[in-house]
Amino acid sequence: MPKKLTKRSEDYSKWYNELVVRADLAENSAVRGCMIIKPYGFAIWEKMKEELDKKFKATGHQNAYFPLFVPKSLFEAEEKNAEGFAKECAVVTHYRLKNNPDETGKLMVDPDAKLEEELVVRPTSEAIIWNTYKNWIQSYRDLPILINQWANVVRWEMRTRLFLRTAEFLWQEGHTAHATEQEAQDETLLINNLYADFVENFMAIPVIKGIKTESERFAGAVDTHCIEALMQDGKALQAGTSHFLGQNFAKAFDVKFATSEGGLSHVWATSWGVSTRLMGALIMTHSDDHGLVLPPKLAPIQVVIVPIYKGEEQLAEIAVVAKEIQQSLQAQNIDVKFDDRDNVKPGFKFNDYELKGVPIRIAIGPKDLEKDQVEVARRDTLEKSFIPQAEVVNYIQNTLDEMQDQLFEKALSFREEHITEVDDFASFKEVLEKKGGFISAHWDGTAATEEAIKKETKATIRCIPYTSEEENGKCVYSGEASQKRVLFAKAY
RNA sequence: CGGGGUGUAGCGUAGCCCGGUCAUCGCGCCUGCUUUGGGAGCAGGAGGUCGCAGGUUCGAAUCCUGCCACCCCGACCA
Repeated sequence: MPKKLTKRSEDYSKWYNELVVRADLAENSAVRGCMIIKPYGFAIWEKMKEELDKKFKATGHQNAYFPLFVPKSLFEAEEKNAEGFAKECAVVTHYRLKNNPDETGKLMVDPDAKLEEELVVRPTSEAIIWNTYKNWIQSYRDLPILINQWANVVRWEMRTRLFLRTAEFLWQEGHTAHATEQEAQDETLLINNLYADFVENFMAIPVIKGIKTESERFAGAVDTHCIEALMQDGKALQAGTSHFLGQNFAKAFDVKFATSEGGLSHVWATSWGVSTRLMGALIMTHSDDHGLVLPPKLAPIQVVIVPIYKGEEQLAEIAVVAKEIQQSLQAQNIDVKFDDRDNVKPGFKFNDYELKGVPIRIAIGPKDLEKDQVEVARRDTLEKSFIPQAEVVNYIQNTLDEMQDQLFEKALSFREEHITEVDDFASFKEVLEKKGGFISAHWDGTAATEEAIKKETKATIRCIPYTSEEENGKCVYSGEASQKRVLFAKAY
């Protein structure tokens, strides 16, 4: 965990809040547990959206939009789903306010404007979407339906945490309908792999792909696939999920189709999503004492040029070179900002862009003009070097690529060092306490054991990794026979 | 909802135990000059219902009662 920030605050959430504010990404709003995402933070989110959208479309998905409100009767149709989310639903009961006769200037809910049926503010959209799909699907020719929506959802959590668990959050949710079980299974896997690819290659955050145990499964799903990341403080974060829903929702909403063989069958479904929580993962994976560190691929500003000058004339001279460099970088599709603000000093700008995680900073001063060079500083290593102007474009292209790779490699080796194989419960507790991270251990497959371990250690089974190999072992808690290791960790 | 804590300027805070020039300090903001190769310096200035409502008192940021909000820990969770 970065030191400078721990000095100010002992526990991680404070550090985290502080960092987020310092990094100018978001702040808490006046609305309980919600967040205001500032422009710079939102630019990062938009970069992520753009890249994900590309991937969804490349795999045949389309965007659509469904209502924010879900009539309660629809919401309760799929029992397990309803039960799972019931405790955290915001509900609209009235549609009008009126002047309060007892207090001038104040408003009150108009009791005459009570809705006949309450509207649930979507905590997720399966219900309203499946109610719609019912009308869209008659024949196998209507399948598959591969739809994604970008939306906000509301989950009235007891406790909220900036980015990680806000009452309202932004996400994308995919909802697909298929003719066969195999096709839906394939889709579930396709998306989980797509998420892993996105998070690892675009955000430079290594993840472990796996399947959730029954108790951690999405309410209403048959199987929940997930990607799990490890944060710098040794806690795990679920970064994305992809659910195989079986025929649960098709049955609940009576979605049948005429098969090509002339029969009638319920459709098979998946749903999947990633949220603004990914920005939390980004911050907690790469940040250091100087603030945010952004992988070049998702940095809204990839290169910033800071002039160092005395007087307008000197600035004008520097600006010529700066703009030349800016243009040739832009020609290579690199986002470059030339910050010629005159009201703050260079030192201030240096710190400001470090805080914001801009990958590369170029400084140009009179000394550099004399030598036909510029100073180039890397955000990740904080190293500075002088590069001849003629070589700048090439150098920066290479450095951006290198930084993207190195950030991933650094996070990956941290994670690899923090996966510990454990075969007895005493060392399980010790590793969890002293080292943190993932613990790879045998588990007897029962919910009771899972629950007992959680109670005793606060660690949960994050997933059963795809790569977990068959081996004979004994459950770390009960001593019963086990064929596979699973990953435990304390999680956000 | 259980346990703990906090509320004083845009932000962070001192003062509260022991009531009386106590509204403190830092950051930020505004004006001017000087500065500009790592968060500028000096001088001046603006900004506060001390969370809200009662009560005690000659007098309350300070004591009492009630309420509200927020934070942390637990249950819940993308």
